[in-house]
Amino acid sequence: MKSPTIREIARIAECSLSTVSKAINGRADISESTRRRILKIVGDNNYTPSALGKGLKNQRTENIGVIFSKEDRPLSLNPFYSRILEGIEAELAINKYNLVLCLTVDKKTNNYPKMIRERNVDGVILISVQKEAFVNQLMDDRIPLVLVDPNSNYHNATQVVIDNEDGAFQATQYLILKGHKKIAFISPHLDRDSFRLRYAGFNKAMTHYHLSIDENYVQIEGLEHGYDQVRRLLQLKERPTAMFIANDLNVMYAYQAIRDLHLKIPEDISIVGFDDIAWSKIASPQLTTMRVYKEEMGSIAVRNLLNIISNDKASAITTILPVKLIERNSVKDLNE
Amino acid sequence: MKSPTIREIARIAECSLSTVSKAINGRADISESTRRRILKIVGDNNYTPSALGKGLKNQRTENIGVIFSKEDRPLSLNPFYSRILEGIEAELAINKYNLVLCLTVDKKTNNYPKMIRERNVDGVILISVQKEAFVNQLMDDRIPLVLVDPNSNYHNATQVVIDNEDGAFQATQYLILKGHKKIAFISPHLDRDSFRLRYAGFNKAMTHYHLSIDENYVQIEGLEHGYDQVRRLLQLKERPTAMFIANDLNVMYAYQAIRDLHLKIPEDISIVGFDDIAWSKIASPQLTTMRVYKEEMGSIAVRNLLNIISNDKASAITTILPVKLIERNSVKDLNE
DNA sequence: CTGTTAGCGCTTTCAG
DNA sequence: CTGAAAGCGCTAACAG
Repeated sequence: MKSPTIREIARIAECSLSTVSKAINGRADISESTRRRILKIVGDNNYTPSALGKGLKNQRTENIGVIFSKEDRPLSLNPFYSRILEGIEAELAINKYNLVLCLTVDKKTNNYPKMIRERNVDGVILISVQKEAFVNQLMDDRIPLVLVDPNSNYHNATQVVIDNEDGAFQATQYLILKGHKKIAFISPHLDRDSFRLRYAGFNKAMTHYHLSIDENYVQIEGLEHGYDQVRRLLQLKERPTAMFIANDLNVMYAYQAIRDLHLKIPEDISIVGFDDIAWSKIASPQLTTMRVYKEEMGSIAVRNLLNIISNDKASAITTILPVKLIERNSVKDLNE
Repeated sequence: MKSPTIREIARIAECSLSTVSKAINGRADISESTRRRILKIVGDNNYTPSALGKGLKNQRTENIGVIFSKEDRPLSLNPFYSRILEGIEAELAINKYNLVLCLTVDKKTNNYPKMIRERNVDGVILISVQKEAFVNQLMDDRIPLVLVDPNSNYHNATQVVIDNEDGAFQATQYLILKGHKKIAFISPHLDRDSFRLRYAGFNKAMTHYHLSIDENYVQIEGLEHGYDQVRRLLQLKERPTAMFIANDLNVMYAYQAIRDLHLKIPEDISIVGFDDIAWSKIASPQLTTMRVYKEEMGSIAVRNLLNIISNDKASAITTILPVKLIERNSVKDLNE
């Protein structure tokens, strides 16, 4: 773990510390010949400036914090957020930043995780639902941040969100154009913006095509109850011919419930999901769903954050990512 | 982002920097009254020592690196490794360490990720398959490390592994005791210790019960080919009555292939998996599989690593975690 | 018990 | 173009 310090390099090169520093940092006030000579020595000795020394001097850690909220789901790293995390990591690596991961926000200790309290990050990316007080405090403390898929809209914060409403509209419209009229809407609780907007998109599409919504067809009780939701739905006297399920994770439960009822997809019931997680493509039948560009959400979040960090007065922007319908085999065409 | 430094606290408390430091760090050579007085001021001003200053002085970053290998799978953060990561994160948080995540090991730049080159971590946890040269270099450089579920056995490195062979034995034995004789083995490539050992356990069980292994029943071509593997298997003239699939992710493909062949689980084919990922419980039918204590692997890795860090001469230990058969509904009892 | 001082590894004025 | 010196925030010897 011991590796040379700038002092040893200077000793070997028989020059001062500052000269070595200049060579490393590409400063102009150094002759080309000494730079090359020093860089050679640096390479030979495998020297890299210590993050601690550099950081202390520059007041920059080159670390970015990524904070997930545990309350969100039992599984904080579900397939959806994992992909976002991968996008973040890749983009940070490109920009030579480290990723400091935090899955569990401590209730005590000022509510700030260690990495923030000790100023070990230059900024943070907040994923999904976060306590409002927490976000506000961060903003008060002027900590550069960007929100990804937040629970609700924070004005004057930089955010990366999905075009949930449009996506839901597209999904619902797709079912309608396939001849479906009795369409159910299934979703986790609507306490999050994402799902509220997906519900809004569903409503908008139904209204737009002059279709009425049977209130029994709207099930918004949360992911855990996905199985029961669907079961109940399909045992209704007059059951829907299609379901728009606002979350592919939920669809996994739905598939199971349907199978246990000995019904077939899409013959007996059509389904469109949302998110396009890895499972959706290998499900049987493969799920028609709205693709969300998860890695891209992550990389955009990073680029925006680094921009805020380097450009103090950058204004808060909200990036809305479009989604795309991926047609697979879970929807029956009633027009045929 | 600006927060007080120890200097400002000292000024407010009208004392020296060292006195503040002593108060914070619970040193003995300070009177109880001044300690309380200073701690009060520290609290009021919301002061926490900077990680950079502290780290530079103490030569401790209180950061731990966690390195995944991208080459492993297209998805580096699959459900199995996500859980391990969660276990690591939780244990690090308890011990007041930060987690620095690295998913992409850079081919260039000395092969070391930034966090290691710049000495921004006190040690690293390496998950899954890693290039041997990389691991050896880390060991040469005396960087504290522990390997979790490594590709092959590193003597004199601390490791956390699963009892793969025993688990596979149990799984196979379970099928045998349920009356199955024609049992297939399906697995990703055997280039990893995990799967090699699972294969060994399968063989051992078959041999132990004097069952012969049909070589057509052994399919070890990799995860991506799971679908085709199973399809081929089930179209054999004499098809197996059961399969031991060394990986639940693989089982997902198997389920699909079976369904597409209009066969039923477990009536037509019984399956036992390995890993017990979240999907296994909600699959239809629910999958009988070997449970691996993933979070625990993570927390043990952390505890061992911190031990190595604080106790320089700690010897390399290998922790072998037992697995447990979780009986669900994917196996038919042929004895009935 | 308290404070002064040196120094962790680095960058950056500022003289020379 | 080079180097001496100061200082980023903190802790620990060591005097007092």
